[in-house]
Amino acid sequence: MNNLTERQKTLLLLLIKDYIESAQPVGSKRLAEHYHLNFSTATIRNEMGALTEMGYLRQPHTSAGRVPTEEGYRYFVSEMMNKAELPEGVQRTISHQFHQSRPELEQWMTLAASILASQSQGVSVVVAPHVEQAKYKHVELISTQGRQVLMVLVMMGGDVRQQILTLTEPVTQERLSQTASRLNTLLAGLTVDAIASLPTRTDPLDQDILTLILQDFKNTASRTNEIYTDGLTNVLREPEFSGSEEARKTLKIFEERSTLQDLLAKTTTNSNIGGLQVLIGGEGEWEELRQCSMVIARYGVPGMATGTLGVLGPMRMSYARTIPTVRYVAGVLSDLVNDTISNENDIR
Amino acid sequence: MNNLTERQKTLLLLLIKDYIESAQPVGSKRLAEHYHLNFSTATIRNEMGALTEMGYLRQPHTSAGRVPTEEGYRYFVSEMMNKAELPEGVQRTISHQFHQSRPELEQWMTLAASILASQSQGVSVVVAPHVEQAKYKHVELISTQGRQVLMVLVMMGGDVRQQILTLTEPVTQERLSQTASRLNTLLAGLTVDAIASLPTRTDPLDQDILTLILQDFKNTASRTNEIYTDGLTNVLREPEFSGSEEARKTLKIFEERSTLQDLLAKTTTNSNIGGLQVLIGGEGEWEELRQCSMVIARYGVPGMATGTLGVLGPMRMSYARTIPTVRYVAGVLSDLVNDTISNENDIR
DNA sequence: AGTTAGCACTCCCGAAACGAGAGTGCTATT
DNA sequence: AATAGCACTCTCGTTTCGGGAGTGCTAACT
Repeated sequence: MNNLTERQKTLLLLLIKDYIESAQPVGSKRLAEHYHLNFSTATIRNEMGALTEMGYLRQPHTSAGRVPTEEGYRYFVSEMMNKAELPEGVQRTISHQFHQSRPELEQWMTLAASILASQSQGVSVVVAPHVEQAKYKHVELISTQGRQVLMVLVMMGGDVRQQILTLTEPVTQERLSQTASRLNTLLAGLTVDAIASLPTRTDPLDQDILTLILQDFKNTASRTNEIYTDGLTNVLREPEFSGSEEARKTLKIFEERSTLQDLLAKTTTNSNIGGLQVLIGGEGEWEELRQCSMVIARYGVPGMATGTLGVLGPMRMSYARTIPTVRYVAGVLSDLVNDTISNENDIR
Repeated sequence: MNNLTERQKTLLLLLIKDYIESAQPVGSKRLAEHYHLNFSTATIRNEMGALTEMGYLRQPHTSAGRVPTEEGYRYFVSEMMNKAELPEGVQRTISHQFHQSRPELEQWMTLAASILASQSQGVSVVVAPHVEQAKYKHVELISTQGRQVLMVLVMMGGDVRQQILTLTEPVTQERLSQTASRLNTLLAGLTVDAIASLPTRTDPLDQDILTLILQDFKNTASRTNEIYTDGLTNVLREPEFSGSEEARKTLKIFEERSTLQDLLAKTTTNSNIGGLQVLIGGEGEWEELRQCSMVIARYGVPGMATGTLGVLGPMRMSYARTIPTVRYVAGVLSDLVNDTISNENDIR
């Protein structure tokens, strides 16, 4: 497959780079004079002919410049994947921002989304880390109004969920506290499976709450509102989305979230922490993304808590900028998650 | 000001209605044959001339049809404001949706945003109710990891806030619980002012937490993430936003939220529960909204807990649809908030 | 006096025509 | 094998132009 001569290779990479910047079909002349090459336009034309033959380039019409095909982008990306580094200065800035933010997951998520969007000029998506084999830590039951009770469930790792329950009859705060305290000693440190296999409690309130806690554990995977996003308006800047219908379809993905979820779920499974995945043109699977690319990474601690994050942009996006940014931010988040988890373990 | 003849009035209203539907300048001929009027195009032309003179209409250029001015829209809106009613069926559907959703504020907010957006085909904004003169109910302190503590603050009325604190040194869960319990008896039912005027506590931890609680009370107004929104992509459907730059500016308002906040804050102050406000063309104040209109309402229980909600659309939006929808949803939410609050008072 | 028909005039808008420019592939030459 | 030259193709922005819609005015009509 990699049967390109050195010259073809540099030519291909240069052309794509140029197209990414200019958003316009690149011709032999432009290429020759923009980057002073030591061979002539005619030679370039020949080579471009070959590259077109091989499926890396395409001409919108006879006698226009060349434009990369999806295949071309793939080559480009695989070529730069391991080379691209984020400038030291930018790295420091980003790291700094994270470390001086308040140490809350929500802060980290919005910050990550914001940084990804502004650095890449694309739309960012950050999915909060999902704790695998979540362990119970603590529950609080607070009577709020009549039969309604606020349940705050704290997981090991700092994950917190709250939920309002409506009981069949009013219960005093005192009884609630007793139930909470009993459950706290009973369940401390247990996983879903362990909790599920416990014998039924005699106290009916205890049992009810236990069931609810269990449900909450299981719901963990389908939490849809934990997706953070930023930079939506960036797509409107790109010329390929100036036709508003195209833009609408793309933005809709982020409003509905179901496609997005599907997408992230599928890619999540193939990819490891530290490894990036680049989807180009929807990879034939997602009609809505035919014009787009996504750079996706997982972050977190495998087996403990992992999440996904990424950037969506036009197929013509600046991979040279986006790839290292996504990688770096994923790294920082991984560290933060890791710290959070190991702290937890140290102290308990 | 209201010196329009009956005929001018019907003509003006018809023209605006037609323009809202067609998005194109309306001429005398179109008006005459579309709605079978018993006077001729020439008469219509005369009247339109007069209406233009008076500032209600405008022609994009000589010899095009007429288009409403902001003044025209204002007249139109004030005219229909009290007439427009939501069809019974739609009312029932909406009400039904609310009552079968889970009784959580978050659910209500997203549901309201979704309904507003889909009914009005505009962008919806819903700001969670802000409890005025919030009263303390309960605090929980839960050690999560080392020096980090999760503080859950529950207000009367069911408002819940959580925050992660980092203490200067680790504290046992037991001591935290004692502090919480002391504060709970001390502060029960108090308002900000009452809490602020308490003498300093002797226990330093108690005092620290007290200060934090107070801060949290005060922050109440500036919570930015309690804004729910939906239907962003709807603006891209409108012809006036087909130029992507216009669309971008408008959508940016919803991403940044600061303008939005400003806007809602200003209008909030002039308006009463039950009364709608319609901002047309940004009312000279907001450059970004020059092309837009907003229909805004407050909801909730005055003096207790109130919020804001509204719809943004092109100036050409379907007021006949949007106004009653906003009013109705505001009403339903008011009822829900009211129920929540009075429940609270009954039982305690 | 208010309403209407007729008419000349203005201006937008889409279609067609056109020329410049950019790019290509091929061939002959170095 | 690389390059210069050349004829050819196709797009795109501009210009031209006529149709159409709509207006305002005037004169006639009720």
